[in-house]
Amino acid sequence: MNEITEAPRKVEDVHLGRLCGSLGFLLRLAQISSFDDFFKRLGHLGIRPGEVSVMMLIGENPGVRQGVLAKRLMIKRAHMTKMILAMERSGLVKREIPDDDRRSVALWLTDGGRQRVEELAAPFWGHEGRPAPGLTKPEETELKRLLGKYLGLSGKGRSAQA
Amino acid sequence: MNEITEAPRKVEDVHLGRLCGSLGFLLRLAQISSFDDFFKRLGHLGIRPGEVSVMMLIGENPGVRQGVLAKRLMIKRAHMTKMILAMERSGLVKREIPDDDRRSVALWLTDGGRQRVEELAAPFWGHEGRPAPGLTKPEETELKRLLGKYLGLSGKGRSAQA
DNA sequence: TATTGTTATACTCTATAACTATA
DNA sequence: TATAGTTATAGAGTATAACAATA
Repeated sequence: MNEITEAPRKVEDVHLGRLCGSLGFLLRLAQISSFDDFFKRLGHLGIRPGEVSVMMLIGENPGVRQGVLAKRLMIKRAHMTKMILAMERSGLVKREIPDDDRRSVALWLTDGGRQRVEELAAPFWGHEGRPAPGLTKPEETELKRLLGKYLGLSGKGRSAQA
Repeated sequence: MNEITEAPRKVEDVHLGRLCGSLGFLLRLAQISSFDDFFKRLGHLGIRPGEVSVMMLIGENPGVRQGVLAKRLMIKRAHMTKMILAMERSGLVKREIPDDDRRSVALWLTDGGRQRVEELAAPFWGHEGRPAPGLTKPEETELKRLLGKYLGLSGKGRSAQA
């Protein structure tokens, strides 16, 4: 009755149908795949992608306010508070209430934080520098360009061909 | 001492530095952005991206085994179990122990499940059909093609130019 | 009144391992 | 032994709302 013999037995045989034309679906799988890669290569260092990006952005934008950082990284304010407090406790980040707006919190890397970013930079960019699986170098560059454009980042930062 | 006047006040002024050349960083932001879009447009229907993809893939692959589906969607087996049991309780999915391997579970949509997928298809593909923000149509097609290639999906499914 | 950060709660997803029943 | 699914637990991430201090 149920033609179970038709069912795919291997992952590669699963039909994706129209789903493989869904940008959201592709982005989700690509992101998981990329994070798996990240943890395979850098997991032993005890770092998380989110933490790395927060530290790097504070280093790149000394005195940035917590809320601005949260918006840029699309992290909820409540969650950002916890991350920053944890980093302050670990001596990586310094929080300062600026006089011109005493509701806000300005963020700085401590010496220890700067050192940590230094330590992470080599393995992180070594990981990022490897060719993305399945893509040629020009394809990878184009993929980054398109993602940046999709995100409205064009022209910000330092360019994507790192 | 702290040149706080240099600090960015607006999200657009935050320097991303080398980070905007990181594929993992770009994928993470793009995925969040895409899911925000999804929830803004389809949140009122009470659906989740993960559930939609599971239901659609069972519909596309009747009798698919639970573990195969989990691997294809990069969802952990333990989590897939919970999702499938919840869907069975909601009458959307039927579980069947196949005779040729009584350890495994084969999955089928119920009539209710098929109906649900039908109902979701219109708003879902209507959402996906809209132009991706910031990209021209050819750019969007190319972005999907590159993501599919990165994921090793080329040739699977029905093609990406939906 | 509105905004910034904080706190608290709940829920989703993930990571892990132990367990069962089958192979 | 190894595998498929289940169960349980802990943790990270997210969503939400309420709150205090400040604008």
